Order: sequence, then C-alpha cells, then structure tokens
Amino acid sequence: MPRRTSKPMPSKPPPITMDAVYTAPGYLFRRMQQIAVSIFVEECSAFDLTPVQYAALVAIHTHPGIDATRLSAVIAFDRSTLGNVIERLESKALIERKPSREDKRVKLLHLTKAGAIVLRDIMSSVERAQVRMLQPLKPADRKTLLALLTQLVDLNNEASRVPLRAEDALEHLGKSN
Amino acid sequence: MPRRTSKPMPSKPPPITMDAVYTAPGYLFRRMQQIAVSIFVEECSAFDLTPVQYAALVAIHTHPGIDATRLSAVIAFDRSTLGNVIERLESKALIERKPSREDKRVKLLHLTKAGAIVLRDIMSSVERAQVRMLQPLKPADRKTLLALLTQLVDLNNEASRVPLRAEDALEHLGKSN
DNA sequence: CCCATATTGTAAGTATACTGTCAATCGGCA
DNA sequence: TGCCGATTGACAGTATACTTACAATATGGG
Repeated sequence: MPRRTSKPMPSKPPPITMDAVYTAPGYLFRRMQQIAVSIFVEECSAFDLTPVQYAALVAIHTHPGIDATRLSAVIAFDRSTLGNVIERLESKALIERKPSREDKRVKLLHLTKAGAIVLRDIMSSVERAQVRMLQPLKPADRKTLLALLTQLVDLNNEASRVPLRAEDALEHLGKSN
Repeated sequence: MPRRTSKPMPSKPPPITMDAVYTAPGYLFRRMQQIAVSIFVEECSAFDLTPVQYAALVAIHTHPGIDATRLSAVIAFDRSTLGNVIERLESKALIERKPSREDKRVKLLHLTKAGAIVLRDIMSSVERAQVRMLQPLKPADRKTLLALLTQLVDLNNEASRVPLRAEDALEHLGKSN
C-alpha cells in the first residue's frame, strides 16, 4: 500500500482558495496597518497630522537639530519619503530647516513654536487612537500581542529596507551649531 | 495631605520621548507592514508581482467573472486603488476585463492563461515569504501572534475605511454571462 | 412609464514608501 | 595638497491607499 509519506511524489498542489490570502501573515499586517492609520487619522482629525508626520515631529522634538538622513534612521523611513514629509511639515510651519555651518550639505531640523504646541496638544488624541486599535482584545491579549510584535519587529529589523538605527540619532550631538 | 487621585489636578504632562513612537501599536504595525512587503517582494522577485497584485490574482481566480467593486470588498481594498492595480495586471496580460452584457457599467474580470500559470508558480515563493516573516519567533509564539492578529483584524473590521466583505463575492454568481 | 436615487468605473488630488540617479560637498589617504 | 570615494539632499519614476467628484447606467416608487 503506497504510503503518502514514503517518497515525495510529484503530487498535485492544493487548490487555491481565499485562505491563501486571508490567513497569510502579510495580509493581516497590511489590514491591521490600514485599520491603524484609519483610527489614527480619525482621532487626530482636529490636528491634520498623519501618523508619519507625528512620528517625525516627536523625533525632531527629541533630537533638536537632527538632519534628514539621521532622522530617517531614527524613525525607520526611507530618505526619499522623508523629504516629502519634511516639506509638508515645513509648509505647515511646524518645523524649520536651517543649513548647517559646518557641513554645507546638511539642513538641521527644529520644531517651531507652533510645532511644539501642536505636538503637546495632539498627545492625548494619539494615546486614544493607540488604545482604540487594541480595544477589541482582552487586556491580557493586548499585552501579549504587543510583546510579540515588538519582538518580531526587532528581530526582523535587518529585513526591512530601512532598518531602524536609533543610535544614529546621537551622532549629531557635539557636532552641531 | 493632598491625595494624588482625589481631584484631577491640572498636572504636568509626562515628557515626550521616542517611546511615544516606538511602543505605540500603530508604529509597530507600520514597521511590520514595511518588513512584510520587503520580504514578499524579495522572495517573489522572479515574478514581478506585489503583495496587492498577488491578492487580486487569487481573488479573481477564486471568483472568475467578479467585477471591480465586489473584488474590492473581497480583498478589502479601496475601489480607486484597485482600479490602478487592475490596470497593471491587465497591461501585464495576467487578467482580462470584459464588459458585462446585463449591466453596461460593470466590467467582468478573468485570469488569462498566463495569469493562471503565474499564480500557480508563485505560490511556493509566497509561502516561503510568509514563513520568513514569522521565522524569528518560536513556533508557539507564531501561532499566538497569528491568532491574536486574526482576531483583532476581524473585530476591527468596521473601523477600516474599506471593511472586508467576503460574502459580497457570492452575489455575482447567478447574474453573470 | 418617469424620475429621484444609487451604483459603477474612472479620474484628479494628496500622502506614504520604495527605486534609482544626480550634483554638491566632505573626508581621508597617497 | 589634491583627488577619490562616500555622504547629503533633491528629483524622477513606480506602486499602494485614501478622498472627492463625475458621467454613464440601473433601479425602484409613484
């Protein structure tokens, strides 16, 4: 009697169903990202800031005088993408870009007064959005998911096109003007 | 002695650190999505298909003769976004769009021979990509994460701008030509 | 049967998120 | 010191992902 496991026969591939999409981690990550952005934008609609713009503001606040390349490493964005984000934040007068005196290539980033105020005021809305994303889960499950996700993102850091390099942010200290 | 919890004093907000970004679920979802796309594209580079295009191919294969609006509900994409995706798949000759006889507004979608072959051949690469995304976790943790994520996406379905409506796919049966 | 209302695909506009490429500039090494 | 390779910000090009708007078409109620 031919045992199924004896020799790897050129067996028929399984039929393709929607499960090939619905149960794939990649699909779930994409869906969850869509949902997260949607919730964020809704909660923060009064501030007209996207999640990406918020992250950039926080990073510039935390690292005043950082340049665009280092900023991209600190929040794990592509340098090209970040260029546009910075432009929009500048046109909304939330940040300033001033040329460095020591390196004529770089432009140093600072929050404006308006930027600091917006950042301070948006925090509670952001917090509400973050809570809402996980709300449907039981509290213990929220912790579990967050822990596993943190772990997975960290361990997969190098697989990303733009790995997070939080340490890079420190390099600009001591240089700047 | 003034108890901290007695009356909601106008207390100082906590200082803003990068943790306001790094520990936020929304940020982790975005990072994980970046990583997932990166791994998918890498594993499937031989096929020149994006994750979104792959999902569309599977759905059209599973629901031959579906129209664009119903397709968007089945894979939870925006209708506008899907228009461009369909265009690209058509220009690669992986799908066909033919006008319906009963409703002059709709265009019915079918895989071409080439599309069916690409879909069949890409499956193993897709599978490898999905495995790689979760690889860094222990097997038990992979199951936990996947279960929680599936649950969360499902429970948050309505929070998304384009909720998944898998049942919609059935409506086109019995109508079509 | 006719018209108000809804649906369908498409298009324009904005915002990520990448890939390249490029000129200006910088830094280290011969 | 002078040049070569690396870095920096900018730009062009592609692909999601959303918004609003619109014309063509369908449908149901009066």
